[in-house]
Amino acid sequence: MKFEALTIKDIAKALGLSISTVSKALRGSHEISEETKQAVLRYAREHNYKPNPIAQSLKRGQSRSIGVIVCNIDNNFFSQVINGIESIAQNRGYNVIITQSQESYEKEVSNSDHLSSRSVDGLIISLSAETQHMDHLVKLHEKGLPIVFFDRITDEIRTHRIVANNYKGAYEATKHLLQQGCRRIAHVTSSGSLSITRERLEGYKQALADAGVTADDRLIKFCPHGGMIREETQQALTELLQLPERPDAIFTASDRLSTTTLSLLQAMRIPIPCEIALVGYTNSISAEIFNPSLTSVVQPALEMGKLATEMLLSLIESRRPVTHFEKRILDTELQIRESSQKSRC
Amino acid sequence: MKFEALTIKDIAKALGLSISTVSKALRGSHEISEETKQAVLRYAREHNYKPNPIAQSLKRGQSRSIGVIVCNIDNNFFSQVINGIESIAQNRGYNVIITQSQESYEKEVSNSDHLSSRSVDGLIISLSAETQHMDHLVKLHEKGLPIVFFDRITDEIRTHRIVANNYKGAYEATKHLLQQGCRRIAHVTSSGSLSITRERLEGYKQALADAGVTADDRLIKFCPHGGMIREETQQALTELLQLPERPDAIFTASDRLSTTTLSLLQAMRIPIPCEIALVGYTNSISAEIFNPSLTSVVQPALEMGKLATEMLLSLIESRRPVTHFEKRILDTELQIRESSQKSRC
DNA sequence: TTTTTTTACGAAAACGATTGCGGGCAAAGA
DNA sequence: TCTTTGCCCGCAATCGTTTTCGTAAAAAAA
Repeated sequence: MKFEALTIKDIAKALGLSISTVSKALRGSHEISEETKQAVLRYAREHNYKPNPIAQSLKRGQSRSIGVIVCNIDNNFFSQVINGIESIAQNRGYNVIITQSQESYEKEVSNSDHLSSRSVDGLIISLSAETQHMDHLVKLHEKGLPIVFFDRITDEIRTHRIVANNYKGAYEATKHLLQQGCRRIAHVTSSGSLSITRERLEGYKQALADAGVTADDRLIKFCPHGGMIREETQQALTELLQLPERPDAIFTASDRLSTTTLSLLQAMRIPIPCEIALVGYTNSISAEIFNPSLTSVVQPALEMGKLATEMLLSLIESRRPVTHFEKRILDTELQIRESSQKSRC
Repeated sequence: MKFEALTIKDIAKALGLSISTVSKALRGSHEISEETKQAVLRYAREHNYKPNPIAQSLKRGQSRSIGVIVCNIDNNFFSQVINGIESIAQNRGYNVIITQSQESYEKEVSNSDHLSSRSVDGLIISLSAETQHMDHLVKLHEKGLPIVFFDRITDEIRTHRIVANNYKGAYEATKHLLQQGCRRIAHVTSSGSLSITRERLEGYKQALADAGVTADDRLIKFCPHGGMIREETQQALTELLQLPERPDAIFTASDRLSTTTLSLLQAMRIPIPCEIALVGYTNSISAEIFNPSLTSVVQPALEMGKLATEMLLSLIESRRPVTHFEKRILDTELQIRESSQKSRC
């Protein structure tokens, strides 16, 4: 089953012109008389001619599509980023091909391979939690594929990067908890190999240090799968609660970790914030109706997606090799809600 | 900036063969001697040859990509469906191009036009809330573009459709509320033009009828934008609460409506479920940590995405025109939580 | 009128892959 | 020795566009 569409050749035949004349007329070439142009344009309009994008791609050597690799679409942060990507790409005439790594290194490799062989013109990627080395991306980048990183970035590849200010976001979240009187603040975070994990950890530690609170490594728990596996988070929490001195607050470093932690604490019937205060990174639009409503570090996801796309398109459409790369750092917002307000206890 | 990939021509030159021989060898044609085949295959493997999919598309007249139109990716139901679509498409070698209608008819038309201008082999779509007529889709369908509908479907186009059992889902939700002792059950739903709205309304009404409760039209509120506009829902709730006899329960018919309603009721400090019980359609993974945890009608979103994709691919890959179309109806699940349990009041 | 310049268009070669068909060549049969 | 039969392989057309280059005719300059 296929459907035959009008081609440039049909127009040529219908109007008694040559293929090249029609092509030029459609593209408004000055070589074609105004008269002929109008005739062609009119015919094309009336018969709803649409150039075959595949033929154009082949000819031009580019596909006008960009690939996206995120760990999981079913997550408000990433779906909002994609929203941003889509909005820019759409009105610049690019298609967006989305793939998910599900936090798996293997899937990330196969997705990037697949996308590049499907000849996308560029790639926007946020690394998977498992990813330790970048060979697969380095290879593509060296071949000339434009890449833009966001959120979980690397500095092994010289290109544009766009991130939220993870350090500051974590610093403020931790500081907020300290201001609430918390002193044993646990940090539940993703894989230690991720840039976001390191930066947020830094911010957390610095806030503690600035408040004269000594950090306790037992209060820091890594979840290598970033909360995709509930048991992993469960295990982390159990360990935290079995410490001789229980934490009086938890700061979770990702969307999934935050909701899972909240859910687990609820299941364990631990009063939030009275026994344990909670602040989490999340872009969930429902954070305010959580029980309790969740104090959140919110990332400008839409904006990040838009920026990443603009940067990628500037790379793709640049005539000369780009040598100057930017790292854009956007501010997060701390939305204070019930889950952290010890004062109400 | 582009990167040159190895072509069939390069292989031919390197091995002193003709282009056609190489092509045939790669495709395992019987016309080519075993010896030559091995040589070509080995060279291709060693130099990581990947056929240019664009050239193949042009030749074959298909792109091996499918288009998806949903109203909004930033919504657990749709992101889960997409998850399903992606998983099937991926391992059948198809790319997925996702677009969002944002519940706008205009955007839906432009998206479908854009996708269909021969860049996709088929379309999976859930109609926007604004969509009243199908001309844009009928046109494409008549031209031969395979289309599969899911969730918000139409019967103006003869093709495969896949939906949850909306009637039954709504019936059970309403019945559950009735069993909790509720008698004035309001129904807050989307645009009346959507199939899901009509079916869920039916189920709701029938459950009332079966319980001998007379329906009250004042208790039924339509939100033409499906909750995308908070004020719309706000307005509906305000009207409900100003009725001489207030509702003692609300049944919301979509993801966004459910969370918005919960949020608004909270803001108005109306105790749930004691004053008003709440049951909502939602696929939010966080429904259990809402305040109160939300009794939900959950749709098999992942499954729906998978099925829709399998059906679409069968249409695309069918050799002869398909004349028999299916409407698959999947069961929903009622997850009972606090928001509806009057017994605990 | 002759020569030069414009104008307006067409022929053809790409882009990378697929495929029907024709033909060279060796082995086998006459 | 000459013809026949396969086996392998290359030629060339094709998918729909874009683009370079060549060239007739018309217009301008001589």
